Amino acid sequence: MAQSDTVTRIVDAAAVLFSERGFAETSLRTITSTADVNLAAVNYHFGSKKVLIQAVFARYLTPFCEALGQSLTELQEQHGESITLSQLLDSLFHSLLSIQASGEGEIQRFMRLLGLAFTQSQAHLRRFMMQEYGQFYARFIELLSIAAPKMDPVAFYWRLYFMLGATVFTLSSFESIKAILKEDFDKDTSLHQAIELLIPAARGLIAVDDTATQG
Amino acid sequence: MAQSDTVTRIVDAAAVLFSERGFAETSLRTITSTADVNLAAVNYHFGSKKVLIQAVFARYLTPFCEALGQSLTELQEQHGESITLSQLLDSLFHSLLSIQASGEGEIQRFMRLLGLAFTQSQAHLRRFMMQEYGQFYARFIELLSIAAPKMDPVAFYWRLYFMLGATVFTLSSFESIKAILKEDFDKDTSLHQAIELLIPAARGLIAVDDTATQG
DNA sequence: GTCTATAAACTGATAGAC
DNA sequence: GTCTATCAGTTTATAGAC
Repeated sequence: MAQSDTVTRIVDAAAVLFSERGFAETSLRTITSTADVNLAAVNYHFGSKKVLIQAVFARYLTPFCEALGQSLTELQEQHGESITLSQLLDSLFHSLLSIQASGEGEIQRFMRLLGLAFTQSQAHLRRFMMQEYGQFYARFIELLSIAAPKMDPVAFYWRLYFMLGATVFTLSSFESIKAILKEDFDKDTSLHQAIELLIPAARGLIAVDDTATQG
Repeated sequence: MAQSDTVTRIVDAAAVLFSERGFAETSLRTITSTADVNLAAVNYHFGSKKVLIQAVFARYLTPFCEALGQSLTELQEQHGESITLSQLLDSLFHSLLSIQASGEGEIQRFMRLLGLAFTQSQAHLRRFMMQEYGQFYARFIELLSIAAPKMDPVAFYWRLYFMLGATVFTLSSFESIKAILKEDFDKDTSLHQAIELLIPAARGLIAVDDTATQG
């Protein structure tokens, strides 16, 4: 078995298992036996469990940030400074869809992992992500703040986090929510449909009129 | 040391530690040494770690559901069937505030625990919550579906989950977000302010016009 | 580069003295 | 009701043969 094959098998298995159970709940034994490699292979190829966790995130974040960066560059070339909120949200969520190319359920896995990165205590992971991908984050935020309606920067930031929470939570629980809706209404929702519902909801969140007194 | 004191100390310590580290990452040894009780006390008073986890959730969910139930009853007595969306969301988030009576940061802790209940694999916990508190959930959803604009039930349910995600994610990360805003804009946000921003955002999410083509 | 074997530490849970 | 002591099982990580 070539090295690259073993490394790929480990990262693939770890991505599935981490997203399903969390980091601490997934043992190296479970990962290596699922990947059908030897127990010692993780420490040989990655050095530690922490570095393996970072490698799993890099597998998703690198293609996502590349797709988003390219999409933003195209928007800037075509529209200069006058990029709309909808265009930015379309870029964001379509870049997310580009991840799915590598297989079924990859977006949900990525969102579950992203949620875990916030909720589980993995300081090394947040440090790693900000160091490696912080520039993409900063670039998107700046374009969004230009496109959004003028508002208090504090309110803007809170709405940004409301959007992040709605996205991460619902896409990571996609299978559960889909199953509930299937049982209660006998209707299927595709991931594409969920994202199409999410885009206007996200726009409504960022651009909501908070002076309205409607029911 | 009286029994009730020991039980209280264990639940208090467990709530803090679980919310900060997760369930699997928190050992009974850490809990009992933090609570300054004997290691065997958890298994003596609760029987197992699983039952302790359920007891932690009951401490938050019981007062919250009692406050929400009372608030909904008052709304129904005053307005009958014509309760507005804003009134329901006010009831929901003000019932959440009633938890804070027991101490600083209790809402964030509760939200973190709720997020963990969804993301970590604790099937027994979701079973426990639906069995003990499912009636309150069903009651609120029904009133909300009456108050919300007429829409496809599938879209309604998805928006409900967008709202849950925005709430759980932002309130559980409240201290982090607050710290970022303090550093970037030198502005403080109180929990009350965050919830006041969240209420119109939630209303906008549920009642967003998805036919709009605005930027 | 892969394997077996095992070290060293930690986990939840329990038995039995007080 | 609280304590000490300990069991049986699991964990990450490593040493050394092949």
